[in-house]
Formats: sequence, structure tokens, C-alpha cells
Amino acid sequence: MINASPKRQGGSELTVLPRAFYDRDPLVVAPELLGKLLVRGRRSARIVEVEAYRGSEDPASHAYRGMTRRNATMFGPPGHLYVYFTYGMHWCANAVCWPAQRAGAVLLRALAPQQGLDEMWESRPRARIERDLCSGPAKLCQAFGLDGSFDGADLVTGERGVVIADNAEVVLEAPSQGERIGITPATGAAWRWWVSGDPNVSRPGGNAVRGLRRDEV
DNA sequence: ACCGGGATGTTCT
DNA sequence: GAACATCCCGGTG
Repeated sequence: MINASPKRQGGSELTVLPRAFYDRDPLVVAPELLGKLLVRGRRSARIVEVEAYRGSEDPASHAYRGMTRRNATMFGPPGHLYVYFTYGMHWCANAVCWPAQRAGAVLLRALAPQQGLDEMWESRPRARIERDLCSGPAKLCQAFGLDGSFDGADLVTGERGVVIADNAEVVLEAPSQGERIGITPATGAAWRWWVSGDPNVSRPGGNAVRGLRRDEV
């Protein structure tokens, strides 16, 4: 039980997002997560890029073909962290959404580091500039030390020391929106959102894989 | 800046 | 055996 009510370095209290925040359609939750703070111990960062995965209705979702050992957390209650292993070496983190069984999730794709940067640099020795710390789904897991032992962690109680908190200081402009990145069933759905112009966004030009250009909103 | 390819091993077919 | 919600490095302009 750590950091259920984390404090900023300056002393102002942070408000942890309640369960009800996550208990909604991931398409609604995802853009609302922009600007919120991911907090673990002294480390905190503003969420600047997310993608929605719509459970069993979404061919690109890990939950599309039903529950397996890997994706079991997605089928549990909302407000927990779904952390999975991919490409033989990387971890990625999602916030579980929707009521249990619907298996919705929001992938955290990029963060803007706020505090505890020294620990992030230590966790990411290959990073050369600050925007390399959290500018990708696997990078941010490295920076925050998130791995399989955090799969299922409750973001509301802060049971394993990780929470997502409100961030009243940030005024949020209308986010940019485009297609999701790195999925093979290219669904055509624009279920990725990012903070316009933020240098930490993983691919500012949209889905620009292999020379493809995407229209931005 | 952009592009191509290798790393690396779990999960599911 | 193939796929994988990625990253990093080394090539070329």
C-alpha cells in the first residue's frame, strides 16, 4: 500500500482517478487520459499519447479471440494495469476499461516526464535526450520499471505503488487523432489520440510506418 | 531526416 | 512455426 494519495514535490496533493473513470467505453476513456499523471514513487509523467482497444469487438485487441493466460487481466474489473510482453524483449502497459468481461483497454503510448527524471535516466541508459525517456509504449515501461510483476496492479488503490492521478494544472487543448500504430488488422478506426505538438509523442506525423503518410485531424 | 533490418522469446495456431 | 500493440543502430541522402 503505497502512494494511494501521492504528493507532488511541491507539496500539492494529487487526486487519484476513481474506479468509475475507467468503467466506461475505452473510446471515451482514452482521450480523457491525456494530460493525466502516471505516478510511481518519485517518478511521474503526463500522458500525451494513447490508443483504445475495444475488447472482443476489436480485431486488433488481444481480447478479440477470448481470454488466455496473457490477457486475463483485460477481462477483470476496470482500473487495473494490463502489462504484456512482446517482441521477445519489451513490456507495454494498458489501463483496463469497461466493466469486467468486456475486456476494454487503453494502451499508454507516450508520456512527458515531470518528476523523478534521475530514476528514469537510470532505467533507460541508452536514452540520449529527454524525449527518448518515455516516447513509446515500451520505453515508458522501462522508464517506470514496469514489467510482468505489475500485470493486474490496481491503479485506484495504488496497491503496487502505481496510480494515475488528475492533473488540474494542465489545460488540455483538443487532441490530435489518427489510426493506431503497429497493428496488423489495420481496422481503419482512428482510435489513437495524442497531445498536439508534444515532443514526446511516439510518431508525431501519425501512422507513418514504412513511408505511409496518414492524414491528421 | 529517412529507411531497413536485426534482436529476442513468449504466445497461440 | 508464425506472429508479435517495439526499439535500436547503422546505412544513406
